[in-house]
Amino acid sequence: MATHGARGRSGGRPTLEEVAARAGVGRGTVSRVINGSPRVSDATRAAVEAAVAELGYVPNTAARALAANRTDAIALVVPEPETRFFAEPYFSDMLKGVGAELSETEMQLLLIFAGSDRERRRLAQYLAAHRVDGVLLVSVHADDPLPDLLAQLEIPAVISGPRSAAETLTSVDSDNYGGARSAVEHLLSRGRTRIAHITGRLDVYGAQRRVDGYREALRDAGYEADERLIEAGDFTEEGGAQAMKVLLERCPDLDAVFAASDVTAAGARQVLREAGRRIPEDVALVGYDDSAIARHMDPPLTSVRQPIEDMGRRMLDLLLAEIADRRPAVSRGLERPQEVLATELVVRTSS
Amino acid sequence: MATHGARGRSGGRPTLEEVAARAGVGRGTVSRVINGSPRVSDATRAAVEAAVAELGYVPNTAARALAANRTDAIALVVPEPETRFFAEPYFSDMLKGVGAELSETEMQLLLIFAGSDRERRRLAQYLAAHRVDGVLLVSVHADDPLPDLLAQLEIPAVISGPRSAAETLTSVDSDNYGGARSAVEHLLSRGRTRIAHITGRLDVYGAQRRVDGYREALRDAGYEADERLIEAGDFTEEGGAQAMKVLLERCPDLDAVFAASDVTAAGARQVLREAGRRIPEDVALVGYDDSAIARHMDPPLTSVRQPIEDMGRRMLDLLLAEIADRRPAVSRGLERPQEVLATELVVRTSS
DNA sequence: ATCACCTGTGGGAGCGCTCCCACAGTACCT
DNA sequence: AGGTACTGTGGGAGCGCTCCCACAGGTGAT
Repeated sequence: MATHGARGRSGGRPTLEEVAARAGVGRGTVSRVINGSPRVSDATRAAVEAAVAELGYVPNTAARALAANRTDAIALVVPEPETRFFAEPYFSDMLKGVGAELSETEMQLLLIFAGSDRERRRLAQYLAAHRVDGVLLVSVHADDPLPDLLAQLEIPAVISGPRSAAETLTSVDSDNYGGARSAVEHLLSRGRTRIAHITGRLDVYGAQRRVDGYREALRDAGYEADERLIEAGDFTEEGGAQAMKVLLERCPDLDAVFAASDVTAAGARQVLREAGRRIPEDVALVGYDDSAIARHMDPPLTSVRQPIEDMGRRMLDLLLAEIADRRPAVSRGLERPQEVLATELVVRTSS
Repeated sequence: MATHGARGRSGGRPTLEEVAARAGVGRGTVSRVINGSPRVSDATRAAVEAAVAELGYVPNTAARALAANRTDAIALVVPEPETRFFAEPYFSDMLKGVGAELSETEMQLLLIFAGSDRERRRLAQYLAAHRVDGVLLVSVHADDPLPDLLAQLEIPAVISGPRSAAETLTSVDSDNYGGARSAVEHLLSRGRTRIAHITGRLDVYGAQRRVDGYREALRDAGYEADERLIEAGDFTEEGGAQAMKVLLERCPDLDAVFAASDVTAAGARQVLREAGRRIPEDVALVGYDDSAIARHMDPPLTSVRQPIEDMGRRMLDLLLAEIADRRPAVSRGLERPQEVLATELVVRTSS
């Protein structure tokens, strides 16, 4: 029979010990029930669960973390200023995937920006203090020391894209090479031959792979590479606009643009319009990410869809597995998995 | 003399005890130095600091939280789905302000979405477990039980806008009434007389206050209220478009629209354009928030600027004060402050 | 000289858990 | 009958801190 509102004699929150007393069992047994150990009889478990409910018992996380040497928290680290995080749908989609998957567990997510030097120092402190069980690292640049710091501290980590072909950490990525190929092949099939490419930040490996895909698709179709059709962007709208200006100046005869992101394409579109080029009649435009702005753009933008939410989910799965593995057998020299998810070209009216 | 890389005999991280041994002092003294107590001689402090540096000591937060009964973490709770969080600049600006202020301290920020029932249950658990020292609550609806839960658990909290005129929790808000007045007075000064209003979610107190400001500005200018010129929106773009359609249908003679948010205004603009109304020639448009989209809109949108980042900063200040106060003297019946920050009308070409 | 009262310091107790060893009880073999 | 091997349970030890009491040694009043 439940005693309503039975808590709070001493004013504080109930402890394991109090639950044990109430249920007429030992501390260890309550702990076993709380943690779902199978080595508890059904009768005892029921009694403990009743006591927990009556007292409104909630475990003290600090005590648990101290005793068990874990935190039940993971960090999503974004090595960018907050501004970019909010400006680019990539990050929010990623967060959505991770969040969805995480809500299945008891783990807690910390969102950490490491854009400035100061923030990075804080993060290093934070990691040194082992305040998280694992780290998800998104959008890592080639020369970022963070992954190595993580490895050195032996903190489980998964990154959203390898830093190079020789990545040692676990990573989940989409098929940047294949995605770029499909975009270019699509433009070729539409009869375009002077196809320009506005790249992403080239210190991001994925951006390089997109350039590779662009180049090889053209080469395989029998076109000699024209390096003047390639201009570096940085995934931002301003960068896209800037690059588009340069390209129009340098190659006025271009008839298509493959941009390394949708926001880049948005910047390019603006410049194309100002230059009086019609989309897609004069210049076909293809973006990357298939984010919300691709659908809302005028005209709607053909784009390479990456399953970003799925990537987030998968990253979390791999991280949790790594955390769980670590616990018993200290990191056996298993090869780290490098997962690659397929992309899909979504054709709209801009091409 | 510093011994380089002096850590890690036992493989684990150094503890207070080890630092104490190294510095030749007691545990308590090291604790005092770490926590900045003044009751330590300069010589001792220097010795301890040297030992800390040599060993690379970082305090164990879990142990500290357990012993001191605090967590050094606060939560920013957003009672909305993540989607809205990312869609509305209001939230990200708020986060920016809070983040900036927080980086001055040792506190850690948790971003918690409580849009779905499931998320809310998780949050309740979380709060019951006292895993944060305080809570910042943004965008609270009138009937939200969260503030009362917080009060019941005696967790310090600050909300971003009062739930009603009789709010009991500490709050920081901008002057919604005055902001709305200034928008309407501006439109009146431009010679507009048939001024419509697309409201925000009316279960948000601030949205009601904007309606009040709108009504009273008109009344004070000698216009009788025409309720048909008011249509409810919900702060979203779709809501704005929907409301605009209704208004155009009902009052084709309107010559100005005051929208309760910039995104609402964006939705309205779309509908106005489709209906062939020119902005500002036929219909003047004023938004609220002065967010990035106001500047980028075509034509640039006149908008009421709220100092959202400042609000975030101020909320954090008040919360930290409340947390600090609570510690020694258990909540003396101090009246809770209700801060109101001024708004400013930013005139652009849409009006 | 005695007392009061500072400052600076050491270290015991205890925060609420998890881990693990010990052990009672039962079951099934020899 | 004794051995072996389970299952379920209780409770000690200890995680790394903070809090606070005790106390040494100095300083200045009486």
